[in-house]
Amino acid sequence: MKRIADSTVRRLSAYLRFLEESAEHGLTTISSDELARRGGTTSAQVRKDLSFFGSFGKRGLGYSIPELISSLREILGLKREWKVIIVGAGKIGTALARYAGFEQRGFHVMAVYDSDPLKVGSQWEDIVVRDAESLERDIAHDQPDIAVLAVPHGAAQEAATRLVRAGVKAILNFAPTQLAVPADVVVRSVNMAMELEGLSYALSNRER
Amino acid sequence: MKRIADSTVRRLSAYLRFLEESAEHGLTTISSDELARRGGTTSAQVRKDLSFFGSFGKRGLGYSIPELISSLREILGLKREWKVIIVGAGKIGTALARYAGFEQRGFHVMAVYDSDPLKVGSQWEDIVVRDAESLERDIAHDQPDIAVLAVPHGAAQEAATRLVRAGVKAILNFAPTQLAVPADVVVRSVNMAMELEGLSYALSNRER
DNA sequence: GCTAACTTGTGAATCAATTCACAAGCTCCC
DNA sequence: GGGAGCTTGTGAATTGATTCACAAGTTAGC
Repeated sequence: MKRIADSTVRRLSAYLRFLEESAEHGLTTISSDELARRGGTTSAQVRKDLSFFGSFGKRGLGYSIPELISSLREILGLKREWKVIIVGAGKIGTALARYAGFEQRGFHVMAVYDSDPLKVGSQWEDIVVRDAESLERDIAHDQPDIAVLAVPHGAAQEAATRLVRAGVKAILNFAPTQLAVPADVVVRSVNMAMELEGLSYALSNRER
Repeated sequence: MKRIADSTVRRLSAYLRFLEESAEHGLTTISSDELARRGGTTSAQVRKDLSFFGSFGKRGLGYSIPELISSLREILGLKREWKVIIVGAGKIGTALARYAGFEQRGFHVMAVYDSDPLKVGSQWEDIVVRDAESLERDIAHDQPDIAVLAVPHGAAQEAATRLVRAGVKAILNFAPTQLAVPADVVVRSVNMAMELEGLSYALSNRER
């Protein structure tokens, strides 16, 4: 299959979000135009994005919302549960571990790791903080699909290297660090500093 | 000035991060090639990115690290302090309020808001949770530059509308919601669901 | 002062993403 | 069954981003 751009995948995700909302409101069909309006794009873009994967609509009518939801979930790989571990039980790691959105969307948080002995053993709901020492052993056993990296900058590359060596193929990185990983490992980064600086740039250079 | 792509601004931000680190290690000059290697891009890209704003290097030698840091901070609008408010004192809002990275990088968190009476009045360090009721009044008085939106999906659009009406021109949105705002307001979104689904897609479609 | 070794800055070329524009298909109504 | 009114799916055109490739500076050594 042709390589799909990252921006396309992000939009599919946005469409899915809006479709699910529409379904809750009881709607059953939708046009590319309506989908575009709410996704902040154009109808041609919506149709092109979907056309990479097949043809899901009916000319003259639009898309069946339940069918399109199902197709998008299939495309995005959301028809299965993904096992997630969180590395780092600091402010961000803790907030993420308690964040309901993960489980809701089929991402099961199996464990949280930290190397600070004071944090190891503490617990919220049914998730216990495990000792980072046992990361390799646990990964071999639990086979998590995705690791969320929420450690400080100084510890990020080493933690990533350990995760990769232990067999993790996908990392969601919250550290403000450009990670070096092999080509078969996929990394997505959420970098607060970068987002804030993007806003700073925009505010500084707006036309007046 | 020519419009600069978002991706370019993100890279400038990444260069700045790496330059600061290099400066801490006592280095004084760097080549576009080295900068590219650590930023995950190419030397031509680095030079092109910088060329939009001027010419900062010396042929044959590379870039002076302190000078380039200064220039990038100037370009990104980081030579001043930005006033930030956080809206929503849930898990994410709270974690953000306590996150040291803001202040470190010149983003001063003035206040946190929530509409839950149980949360209003609580305090960490020197930040108190204020009642969301007083948002408009406070904004008129404090003139924050950036609002971080950390409320649930259902409350996001309404909160954004209030912020915009009160005069906020930049929003960092953590809600899984596509916000509708006027053209003169800049929004950056951090959407966990989207990132996770991006990883899910990549894992599902890797070549084997 | 001259040569060798580097490295920048930038037009030109390539590659990628988005938008245009329209034929083709579907539904409804008469 | 036929026409009007929509809306998709998709090549072609356009716009935008990245990479190439090289002239023009700079430094260091002799």
